[in-house]
Amino acid sequence: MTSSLDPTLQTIGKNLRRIRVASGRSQEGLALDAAIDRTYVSQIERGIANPSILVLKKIASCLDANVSDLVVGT
Amino acid sequence: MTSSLDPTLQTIGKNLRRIRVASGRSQEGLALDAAIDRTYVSQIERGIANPSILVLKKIASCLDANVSDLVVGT
DNA sequence: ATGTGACTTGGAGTCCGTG
DNA sequence: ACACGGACTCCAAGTCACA
Repeated sequence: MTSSLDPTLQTIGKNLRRIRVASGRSQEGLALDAAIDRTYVSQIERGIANPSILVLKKIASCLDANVSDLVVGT
Repeated sequence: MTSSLDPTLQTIGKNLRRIRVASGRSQEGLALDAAIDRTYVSQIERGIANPSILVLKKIASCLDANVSDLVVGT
């Protein structure tokens, strides 16, 4: 509930983008590996989506990171 | 997808229960504070629910913990 | 005070496109 | 390669009765 513009989601989005770019990967490539939609990765990075832990876990795994790395600062 | 009996969800459930019991609180009391249903807390602790980060964040806040504490071991 | 199955519904997540 | 939107599908979210 109250999904849009939530500071927690914003922070996670920034964390994801930072880690993804640092690994030199595109949203599309990551989405393909994680078996999720490319537009959904975009939504998460922009902080307008409220993903489940399973989705977050899949993304973290494909980035050789863990979920804790994605939620730092929340 | 593949929600039931997922090892990630099981671990999070165990983490939650450990932290909650350590703070001497009941599922009901926690659910009341976090403004979520008592049975939903039960489902998360049993690892059969796949909660969103916003739900996880609310629970962590009420336990004076952060989301990272709930996802350790995943 | 907690586990559990069944239920409804809003939103998570997908798929098509565009600039 | 990414932001953004519309129109979907399907599961997370939230509730209930009962054990």
